[in-house]
Amino acid sequence: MYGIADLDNCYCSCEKVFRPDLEGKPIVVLSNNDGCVVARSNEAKALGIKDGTPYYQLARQFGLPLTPVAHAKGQPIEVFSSNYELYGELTGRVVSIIRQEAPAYFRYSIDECFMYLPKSLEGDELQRWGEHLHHRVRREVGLPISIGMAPNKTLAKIASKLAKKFEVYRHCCMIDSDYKRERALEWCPVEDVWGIGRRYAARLQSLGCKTALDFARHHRDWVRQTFNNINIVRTWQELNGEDAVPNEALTTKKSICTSRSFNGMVSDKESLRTHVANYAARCAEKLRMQKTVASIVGVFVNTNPFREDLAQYWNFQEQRLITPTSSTLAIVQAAHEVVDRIFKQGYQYKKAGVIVMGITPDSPIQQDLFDTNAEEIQKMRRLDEAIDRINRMLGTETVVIGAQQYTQKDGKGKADVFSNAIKHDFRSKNPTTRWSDIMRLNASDERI
DNA sequence: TCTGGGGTCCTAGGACCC
DNA sequence: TCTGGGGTCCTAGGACCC
Repeated sequence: MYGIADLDNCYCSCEKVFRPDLEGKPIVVLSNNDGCVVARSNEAKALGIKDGTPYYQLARQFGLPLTPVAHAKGQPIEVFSSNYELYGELTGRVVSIIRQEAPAYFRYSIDECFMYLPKSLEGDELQRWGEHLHHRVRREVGLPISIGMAPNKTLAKIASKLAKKFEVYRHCCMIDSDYKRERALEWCPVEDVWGIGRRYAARLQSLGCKTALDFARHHRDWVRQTFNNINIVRTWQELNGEDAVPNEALTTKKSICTSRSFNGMVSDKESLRTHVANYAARCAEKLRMQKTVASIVGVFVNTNPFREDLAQYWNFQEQRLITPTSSTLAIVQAAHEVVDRIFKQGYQYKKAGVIVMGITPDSPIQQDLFDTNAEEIQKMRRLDEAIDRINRMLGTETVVIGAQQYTQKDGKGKADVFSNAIKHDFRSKNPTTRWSDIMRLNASDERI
């Protein structure tokens, strides 16, 4: 049996952990640059707010400020910029509890974790195990979690939806018989099945499948011939009770991408190079974190596709490295070479990104046959290690390379590289990761 | 004026290898 | 009319996930 532990409205729930006054209020969390709604509390969903709504539209509809207003009272919706430092830390605590409770698990995303369930338990015992996990996470971290249990991952996901939806399950729903399976599939709209996206859902609906059960009852050959795709056949198999979707190969990533939309437009090459240097440096850091090196560095740039009145340009090119590396300096340099090739004067750029590919373990590295500079490489490694250590201890971007620094107009102040570039006007504090944000409670405080 | 960021996998077709 | 068999690698396009 598989289990899935899925945090309810993850980002919104994280915001509530240190703000109990938010309980019962509609909350939304915005994407980078305060662009779109990416998370909603139940109360916000009840107001009809849709995932992905641009914030300026929401602000217009509900009369919300475009930037924070001091002492705002009676605002109909609480708004937050995304605070990944907080979400990463709190969800990490949840995973450490799962590590203690489940025989084995693999993290699927920031807010979901698949688990293998204890073999020794069945029926009511398993149900109680799930409820215990829910309560422990709630008590020790303060986050609400729903648990689904079933013979495969697709059915476990459906079970977790039931657990969220109906209180009778006490946050933990188990599908362990054909009867329960069919009742669950009958309830589940086909577009809500894990593995069936917008396109497949539209086709299935046009073919008369409204619920997951309608789909499951078709013949396997019909599924294979209609879609000619192995993944959807596997989804069909799982709806019928088999265990068919492969478990995540817990290997290292095959590509790593860092990209951002700009806060405003960028038209000069120097600024673009600075942005790209930051994304490249971030990619190098991610490579080192998973102990890998990359042999290809790609860069893309594009203008704002929503501005149909402006000239449009999109380009992506790669630079191959002779020696695979995770060195910040080497990857930034390669990315800059690509920028020099694809930059065109006269456009208003809105977004850029760096992708590193050809990823392999960092030892042994295939050295360049003609490269006599092995000593240089060792020096660069030690430099990166030192920078990583300082940034881990004193906060990200305490040390950056020169190319990452945005020109400060006033010529002073710490180069807070990303915050200079990205809008996050509604960001909450980081009481679990920053000394300066530690909470103070007064004896009279209702939170005590 | 304002519209996110990060991934994986599959299929088809062509180039190329022995 | 006839013209092998078995592979890999790459790219583009189209899906999917959170």
